[in-house]
Amino acid sequence: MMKKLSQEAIGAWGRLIQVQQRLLDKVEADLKGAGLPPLSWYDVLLELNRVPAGRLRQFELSEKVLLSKYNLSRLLDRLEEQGLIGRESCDEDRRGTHVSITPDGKKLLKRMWPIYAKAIHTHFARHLAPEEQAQLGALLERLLH
Amino acid sequence: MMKKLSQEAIGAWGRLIQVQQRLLDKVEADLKGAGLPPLSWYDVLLELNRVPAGRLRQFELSEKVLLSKYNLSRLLDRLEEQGLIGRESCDEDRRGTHVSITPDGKKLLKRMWPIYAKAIHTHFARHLAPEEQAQLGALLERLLH
DNA sequence: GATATATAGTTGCATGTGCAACTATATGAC
DNA sequence: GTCATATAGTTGCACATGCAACTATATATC
Repeated sequence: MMKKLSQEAIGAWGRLIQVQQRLLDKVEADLKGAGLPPLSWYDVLLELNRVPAGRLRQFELSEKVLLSKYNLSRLLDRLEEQGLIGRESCDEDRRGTHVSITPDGKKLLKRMWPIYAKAIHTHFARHLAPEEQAQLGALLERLLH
Repeated sequence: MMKKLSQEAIGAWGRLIQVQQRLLDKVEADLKGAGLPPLSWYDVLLELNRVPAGRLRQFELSEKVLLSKYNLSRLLDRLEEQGLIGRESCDEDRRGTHVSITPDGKKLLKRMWPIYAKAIHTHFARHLAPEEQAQLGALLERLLH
């Protein structure tokens, strides 16, 4: 039952936490600096935009963006208030809601991407060679099971 | 000036965000499940315990744990309230504060480690071979500049 | 088809976080 | 020395988040 952790494991774990925290802070700062909303808004809009129908059930969205249902519920309140998404009640399950992206939502997505992409480049991508990026991606993939 | 991002880069970035978020959620849940305080408490106590003097200036601590000064200020309020750290005013710079870990702080650190270590093992380390852990650690290291 | 249980989503309340303003001391220019 | 500016740390206020309780509907058991 005793789990022995190697130094490598502890080191890699620590760096994972630290690097991600640091990079995320920087990216969020870049977005804010450009007068844009936080990454969580982008994530939600992106997931909605990704699916052909342009809409998802709230609980599906919740899984994709790793947000608890109550948190998502309130994030959607804010997005709806800004006219970026719409909520329509769902016929096949009358407890549920369909969340759909609006034209304004798509516009915001397009407006955010260049800033976001540049931030990913400067804070992340440019520090790794292409094959290192692939390697990192593969390792992280393993950790998603 | 145009920054072209490869698919590898975007993929690796996305996974980095997602994996870290997911793992951190699980580890925090394990700690909470064992009736223990959040990881941020552990981080602060660990950094204090790491240095020989057992104490640090608040701004030094702030850099190490990646917390803004006001956030750290209030986190320290909570830790002090629980008797886990002490604050002493600083002679060489009278604006400043020395933060030191107390015996109770050290005890908590010891009590948290087994749970934390087990969480790191089950959610992270056991999914990677030792050389993969080393590889991941090295890649992440590069991203710290 | 009535009852129990599970799931979708929202909300009140307590807690945590970000921002800007504030106090107090230190440092640099003159 | 005096003044301007920078730094250490705290605090008020607004906003975001976690938790538990809640409403409403669906599903499963009998």
